[in-house]
Amino acid sequence: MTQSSTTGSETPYLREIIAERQAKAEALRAQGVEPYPPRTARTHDIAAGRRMFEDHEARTPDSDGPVVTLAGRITALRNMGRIAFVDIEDDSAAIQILASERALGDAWSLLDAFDLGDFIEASGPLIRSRRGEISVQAERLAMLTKSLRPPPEKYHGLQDIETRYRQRYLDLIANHDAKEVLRRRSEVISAMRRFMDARGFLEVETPVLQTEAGGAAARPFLTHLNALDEPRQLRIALELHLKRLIVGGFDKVYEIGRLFRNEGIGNRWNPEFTMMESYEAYTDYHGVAEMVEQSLAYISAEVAGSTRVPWADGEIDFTPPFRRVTMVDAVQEHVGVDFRDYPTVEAMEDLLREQGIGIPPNAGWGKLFDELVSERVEPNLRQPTFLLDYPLAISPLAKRTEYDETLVERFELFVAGWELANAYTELNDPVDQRARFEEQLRLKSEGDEEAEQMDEDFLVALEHGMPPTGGLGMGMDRLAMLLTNSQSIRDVILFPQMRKLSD
RNA sequence: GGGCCCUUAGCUCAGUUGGCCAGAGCAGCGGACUUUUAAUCCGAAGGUCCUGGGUUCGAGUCCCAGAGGGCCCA
Repeated sequence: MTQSSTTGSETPYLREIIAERQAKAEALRAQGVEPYPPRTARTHDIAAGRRMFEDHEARTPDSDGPVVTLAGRITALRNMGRIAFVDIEDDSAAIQILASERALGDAWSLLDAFDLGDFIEASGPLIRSRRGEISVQAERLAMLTKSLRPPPEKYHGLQDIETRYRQRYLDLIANHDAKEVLRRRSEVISAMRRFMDARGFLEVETPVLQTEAGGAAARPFLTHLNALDEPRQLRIALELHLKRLIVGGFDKVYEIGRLFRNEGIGNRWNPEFTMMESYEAYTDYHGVAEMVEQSLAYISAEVAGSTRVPWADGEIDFTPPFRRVTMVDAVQEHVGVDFRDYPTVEAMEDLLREQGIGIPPNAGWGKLFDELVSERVEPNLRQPTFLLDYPLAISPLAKRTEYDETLVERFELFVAGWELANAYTELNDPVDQRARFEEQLRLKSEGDEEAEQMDEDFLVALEHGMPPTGGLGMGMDRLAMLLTNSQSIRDVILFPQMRKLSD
């Protein structure tokens, strides 16, 4: 029962600290006090307690407030011999406990068992201390949870970036800014859900485990389904299943889901990330663009209080309408050519060389074009900008434009120089879709590992008829970054992927 | 994948051209203290200097390799 909780990797000094805390817990048990009781007598959260006292004080100043029982984690302890001040906090607020030997009597000795990080509760009237601090004048104290390990330093917090990610709970305890960023990330997701619901979209859930992960250009994670003894892949997009639902007659569907792409890790990339995809029948990419503007204005106002949000040294303005520019015009503006004059791999390679852009090995035309745009166009798009009408070659799931059969009705929304959203007028001609998949297969056979896979089941669905549809994908992690002024995706993901520690 | 940088006590950080036994603050431990809020004061502790080699009379410091992390680039 009294077995040590240490794992053996601690230094002797840390083991000593843990042993001291365990000894305090045992001392309580010896006095018949349970250091891990199952319940608390808490009457209010701390914020509610503070509000109650402020209301009381406004009505009847200079008198004790109501008697409450508040609970929380000890963040500071100032013991003056016969009187002590204990700061506690819960998720709502912090408050000071004023503990005196006179008011507590025998229970005063309980303070000897208290350490920073413990959860305790205190009962008594709410008062203002001599220095004006709202406090609980403790008439009763109780241990709720004895903590065995010392918390991070109280003034500087937890600075070590690796520890902040690996032991996020310590980051949350020590750094209130980090906690607020992650709370706001949740609010972003929640606001997006409210927006879509209010617009009449049905939230659905589609499979994470898929026989052939499709709907995007990315390398999948591989796994195995034992019950069927078949390989499975983790999804890289939501697209193909959501479109099946449009075929099935759900006219407005969306999913906020985790995607998995077996690719790089970096400031803007985590191998698992959260995407919102929506599909709406009887609209097109112009209708989707309007919805994107409205959603971003709504979400930024909800979570950041304004459609103008601080970003790096400046700000981003999500006030609609956003700038719209066609890909043809954008390349003309920033590169000075009409990219349609460079339809072959050779011509595009020459253009990249002229531009002084490195040529990736055995890249197809699409990859080369993407390189050009990434280098010369995207970094210039700081304020929200819809880039419209992409080359068909890099858009196998989007419908052709009526004015140029080499272009498709597609936009990507760029903010702060990065892609935030991607949308199409969805390709619903099953014959054209089959031809596009066949072209992808050809690219795959030439060594393009990110080429789309043929999805016969999806083609059968399309052959049953999908109405004209506008589809959207929006990166929720990147949106959370923009709305919290976070330069790293790891700051908006609770538990980012890290290399396993070997010891 | 390439380049640069970081790793010292539970936490936050110093540590000189390579030179006694590696320091401080917070936390912890012992003591004082009845209104503090980064409480204060006194005292005693606490180290795999990321790991492994090497150079040297002598390495936290210099060299090589490795681990983990960060930033930039592809």
